[in-house]
Amino acid sequence: MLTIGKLSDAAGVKVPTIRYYEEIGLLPEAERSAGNQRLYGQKAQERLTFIRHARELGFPLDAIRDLLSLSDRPNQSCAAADAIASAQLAAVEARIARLVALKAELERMLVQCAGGVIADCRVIEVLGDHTKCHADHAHAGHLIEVAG
Amino acid sequence: MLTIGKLSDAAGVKVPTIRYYEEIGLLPEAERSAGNQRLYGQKAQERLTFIRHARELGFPLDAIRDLLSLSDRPNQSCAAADAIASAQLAAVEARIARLVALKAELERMLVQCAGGVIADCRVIEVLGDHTKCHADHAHAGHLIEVAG
DNA sequence: CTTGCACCTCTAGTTACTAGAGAGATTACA
DNA sequence: TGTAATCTCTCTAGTAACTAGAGGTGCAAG
Repeated sequence: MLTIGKLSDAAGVKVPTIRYYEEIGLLPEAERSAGNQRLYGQKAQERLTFIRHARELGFPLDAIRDLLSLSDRPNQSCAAADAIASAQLAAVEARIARLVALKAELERMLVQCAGGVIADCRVIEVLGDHTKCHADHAHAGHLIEVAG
Repeated sequence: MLTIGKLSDAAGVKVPTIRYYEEIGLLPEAERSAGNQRLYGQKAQERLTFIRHARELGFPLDAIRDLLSLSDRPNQSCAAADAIASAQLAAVEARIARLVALKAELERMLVQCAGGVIADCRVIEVLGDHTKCHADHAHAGHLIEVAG
């Protein structure tokens, strides 16, 4: 049986994060020692490793919750898991496209800002000038998250 | 003078977001009409457009705050703005690399998950199997944000 | 046996917003 | 001019996915 710190090292997930996962029900409530400390076995470690891998692949916790409940019923069709992963793939592709455009714009800004004074700085100008705006107003995005 | 809704349309930033930006000091406190409604002029619109573009390029609000304070003092060297943009470019490149690897992994999972049963599902298996773990434990990333 | 690290719970903070309630302001049309 | 529809106002609370800190207890090594 591992204490939370050992589990943390073994799975590569920080201690407070493990407690947080328990709190939101991603991990079951841990057994406790006589002194009220959490104790974990093999299964908990596997489940946590699963979660970490999925997080690293950018799956949101809700999707992970779904995947975990799927893996608890291994005789069903793979289709649901496939759908979750496909959705994730699409999201990742969209993010990549967005970031590549973004990179080009930043490079353009930097090339044109060659040691001048702020009044002439393209970094400031590109961001402020509406006529150089290529973005889609109507669908201006809100923020998403991604494993870094 | 624009009311907040017109400004929202003009700049492509939602009304509550504009109020939020005012609250956190990214936008100055707006003038008010006799009936206490916010009124905005050309300058506010430019500033908000600047903020939107910077957000779309992935700058966090803190960096935008810095950029704005730079653009408020236009006779200084461009170096600081350049540094912010450079840092941002490096971050973007790192995110792209990360996402491309991630995409490959997701595609691999999906190709191998061809309509079977969950017990054989690569999506589940890859996430759960530690031996297939390529990630760097020690530096397992926390989450960052990115304009979507 | 005591020192010191690991663990406990709890609250609050983070980022960048979004949603909703309940009330007042403005505008458009009849 | 009236009134209905649409803004706008403030305020609180919620979102994701944690992180940080306070104040207190357990446990293992020297």
